[in-house]
Amino acid sequence: MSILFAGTPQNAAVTLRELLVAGTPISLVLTRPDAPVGRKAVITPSPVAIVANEFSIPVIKSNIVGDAEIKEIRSHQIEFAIVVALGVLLKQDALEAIPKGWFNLHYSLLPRWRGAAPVQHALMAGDRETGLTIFKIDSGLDTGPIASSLATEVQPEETAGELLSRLTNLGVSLLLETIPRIEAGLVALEPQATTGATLAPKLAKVDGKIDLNRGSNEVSNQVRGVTPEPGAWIPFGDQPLKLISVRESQLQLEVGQLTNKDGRIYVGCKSGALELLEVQPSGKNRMASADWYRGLHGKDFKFGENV
RNA sequence: CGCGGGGUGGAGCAGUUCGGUAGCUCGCCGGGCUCAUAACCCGGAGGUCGUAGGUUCAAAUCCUGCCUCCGCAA
Repeated sequence: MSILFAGTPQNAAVTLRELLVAGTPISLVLTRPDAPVGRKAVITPSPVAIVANEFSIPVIKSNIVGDAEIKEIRSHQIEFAIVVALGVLLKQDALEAIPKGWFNLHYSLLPRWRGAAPVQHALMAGDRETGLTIFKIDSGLDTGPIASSLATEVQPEETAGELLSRLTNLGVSLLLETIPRIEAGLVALEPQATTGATLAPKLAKVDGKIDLNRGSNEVSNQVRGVTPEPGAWIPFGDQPLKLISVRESQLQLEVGQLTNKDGRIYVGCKSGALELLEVQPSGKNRMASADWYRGLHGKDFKFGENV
């Protein structure tokens, strides 16, 4: 058996490592090219490329899977491919280049949340349950027939980062259980349900801008959904104030009103309030919100004014 | 050389414009008050002001280099 692993970011790298440690016969890795990282734009290999390198597995770095890449994949006698957050679209001829096909581990219960950011969208929508789906990739966007899936309950204060990390671990188990069945030709591919499909497009910075003119439950869902990427923030003066962690509260305040109550910092929503636990002002490290509030010297501040 | 902000007792900040004894709100330690408290009162410890030079009678403050943290943009 010879498997191609395709993926790019950190959670894909974790998955790759766990699969390799478990003895999965991965003989080729496909990932996106080295890209600039951070303020200094240092050209850095993707996390997946780094793990592949550690295990001395050959790597194809490309943003497209075209003729050259297909030729190289063919030369490795690949039986099937496992895809985890690759960030590259596969065309028909690429899909056909591998005998048993490409299988994608997707971080939602398809057909709900098709697209690049399923974990974030599930939290923002307030889903109580989400999960994982392994499906055979077809020409659509996350529309292929399902090989296996696993549901999990969303924890009350879980952020997208925490949930993704949890799903990554669950995903490794699901892959370890599903891969042998794919190899043996024992997977029963079930078409996705024809109803309940939703899209989960990639999030941008503006999606992290918090609108306090909504209920505290919705605001809290949004914050958790965009944490840590792209990050929740509120305009504060002419700079963003990042919200690192928050908690929903039933305290009633005017919308945008900032208050210190018994050492806890609250900001009013349309109904209820948001307790700020950790914030990060522009140009500063993250800090406990009480520390940040202290630095305001008791000024009576209200978000939404003064912007 | 993409744009910008910061580094001042343990925390968050002020003071820098215009050089002249290190300040505020907290925390910590001790004492007091109280049935009691994260409340209140009194006292105390703790800082070579990121770093290296320069200017000056005198530098947190002005000049130069460097280190370092961060926001925006990619």
